[in-house]
Amino acid sequence: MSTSFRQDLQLAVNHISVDCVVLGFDGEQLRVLLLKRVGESGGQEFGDMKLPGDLIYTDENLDDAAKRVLHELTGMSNINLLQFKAYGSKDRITKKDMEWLEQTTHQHMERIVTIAYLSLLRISRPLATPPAGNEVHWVGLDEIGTLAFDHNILIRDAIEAVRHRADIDPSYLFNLLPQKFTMLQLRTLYERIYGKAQDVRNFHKKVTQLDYIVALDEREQGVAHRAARLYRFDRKIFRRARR
Amino acid sequence: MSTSFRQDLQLAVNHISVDCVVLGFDGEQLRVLLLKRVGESGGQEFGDMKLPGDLIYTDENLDDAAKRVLHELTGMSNINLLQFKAYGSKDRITKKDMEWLEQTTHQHMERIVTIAYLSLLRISRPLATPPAGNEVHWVGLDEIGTLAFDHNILIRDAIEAVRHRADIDPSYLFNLLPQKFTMLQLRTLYERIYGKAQDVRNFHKKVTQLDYIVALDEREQGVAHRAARLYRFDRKIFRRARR
DNA sequence: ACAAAAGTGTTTAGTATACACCCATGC
DNA sequence: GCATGGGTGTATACTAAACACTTTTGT
Repeated sequence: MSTSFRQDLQLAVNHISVDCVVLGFDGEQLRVLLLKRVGESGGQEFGDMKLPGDLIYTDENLDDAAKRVLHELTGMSNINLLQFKAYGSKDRITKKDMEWLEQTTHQHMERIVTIAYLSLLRISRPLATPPAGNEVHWVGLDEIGTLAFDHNILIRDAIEAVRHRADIDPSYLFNLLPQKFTMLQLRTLYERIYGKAQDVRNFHKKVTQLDYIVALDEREQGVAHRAARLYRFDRKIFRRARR
Repeated sequence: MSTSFRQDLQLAVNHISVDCVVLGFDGEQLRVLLLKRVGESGGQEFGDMKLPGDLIYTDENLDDAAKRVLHELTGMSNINLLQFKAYGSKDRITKKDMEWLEQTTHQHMERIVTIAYLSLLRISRPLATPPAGNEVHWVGLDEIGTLAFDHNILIRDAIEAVRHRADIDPSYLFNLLPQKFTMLQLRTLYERIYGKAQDVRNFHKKVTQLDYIVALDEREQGVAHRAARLYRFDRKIFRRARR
C-alpha cells in the first residue's frame, strides 16, 4: 500500500481484468481455448483471436472474476483455476487494441492490468453455446497466430506454469485426460508438456508403480491394431499416499 | 480483456499497488524488511507493521513500481525482483486499514489489487535513511506479529515462492549470503528455506562437487573455535555450466 | 583440558537411463 | 500376411540417505 512518500505525483486510473488460458489435450497435442474478435481500426475491419477474459466488477474477487469468465465460456463451475502472473506494462496494449476495447466496453481506458489464470479442461467436455457474436475454438499450440494484446506471451508463460505446477502436484495433469486413458495418451501428454521424448518401457514402469494409477479390465475400442489397456487416476488413493 | 458479455454491470474503480517482500538472512534465520505504520482508528492511535509498497503511478509498469519502492527503501537499484502473486479479494482490507489508507493518501479508495514482489537482499547492506516518519526494520520470521492488510499471507506465500525459485535456479539463494560465506551459513540457509535439517557430511559432499562454489584460502576470523573455510559463489562458472 | 564447531568416507537403497523383441488386432 | 501400436526385463550409472569420529582453535 502507499508509503506516502510521494503523494504529489499523479496516480493511475486503472482497469483490472482477468484473462484465462484454458488448456486442453486431444491425445496428440495441447490446445488453447480462444475467442474470435472482430473490430475496426482506421476504417479497416479486422478479425483475430484472443484469450477469454473480462474486466472485473466492483466487489468481485479476482478468483471469482476468473470463475465467472470460465462459466460464461463453458457453462461449467468448479473448474480448476490457478493464478499464475499479472501483466501490467503499458506497451502490452497497442493503439488498435485500445480502440477495440473502447468500442466494446464503451468506456475510456487508461491502463489495464490483467491477472492471468490457467485452467486445465478435458477437451471432450462440450462447451456452452457462447453469446451471439462470440466464437470459441480449441486451437492447437502450433496453429496460434498473432493474438490480441500480449496473449501470445500469456500462453507461453502458462505452459511454463503447467510444468511447475505438475512438478509440485503430480495429479495436476490428469485434469487434461479423459477419466479412462491409455498409456500412450498419458505418455504423449508428458512429452508435450516437458517437450522431450519419453522412453516407452521406462515410462510404463514408472507409471505402473504408482498405486494411484489403476489398471482397468477394459481396453480401448475400435482401433486398427491391438487395443490398449485403459487406466484411471484414483484421487482418493493419491490423497492418502500424500499425507 | 472484455468479452462484452455484460456491459450493463458496474465496473470497479480500482487502485493498484505493489508490495515487496524483501528477505534477508542473518546466518541464523530469515528476516523480512518491515515498515512501522502509525494511524488512528476510532479515536485510538495504533502502531503496527507492514510491508513496503506503494500505489503505482500513471504510465508506470508494475515492475518499475516495485523497483521504485525498493529504491526508496534501500537506496539501491538493480535488486533482484520476482513477481509472485496478485491479491485482490475484497476482505483483504479491513475498515481500519482502509481508514489508514485514506488518511495517508488523501484519496478515496474503493478497492485495491496488489501485485506482490519478492526480493532477496544481503542483510549486511546498509539501508538508506528512510523519509521522516518511516522506520524500517529487519524482523525475524518468528517475531512477526499481525501485520497490516493481508501481509502475513503475502510473506507466507513469498517463502514458498523462494523455494520454487531455488528449485529452478540453484543460484537464487546466493543473493542472501555474503560474498564470502562458510558451509555452516549455506547449510543453515538451506535448512531455513526447506524447513528440515541437512546432514553435515552429505551437504558438504554435495556442495563441494559443484564447481561454481569455490573454496577460498581464507578462514573466518575471531571465532572461539576452529575457524571455518570461506567459499564464494562464482556466477561465471555457474552460467557456463548451465548452457 | 575442555568446549565448540570443522572436517572428512563408506555403505546401502532407490531412482534414472539405455536398450530390442514378440504380441494382439483389424484390415 | 502385413501394418500398427501394445506390452514387457535387465543391466548400469547416478543420486540420496544413513551414520561417528578426529581435528583445530580459543579460552
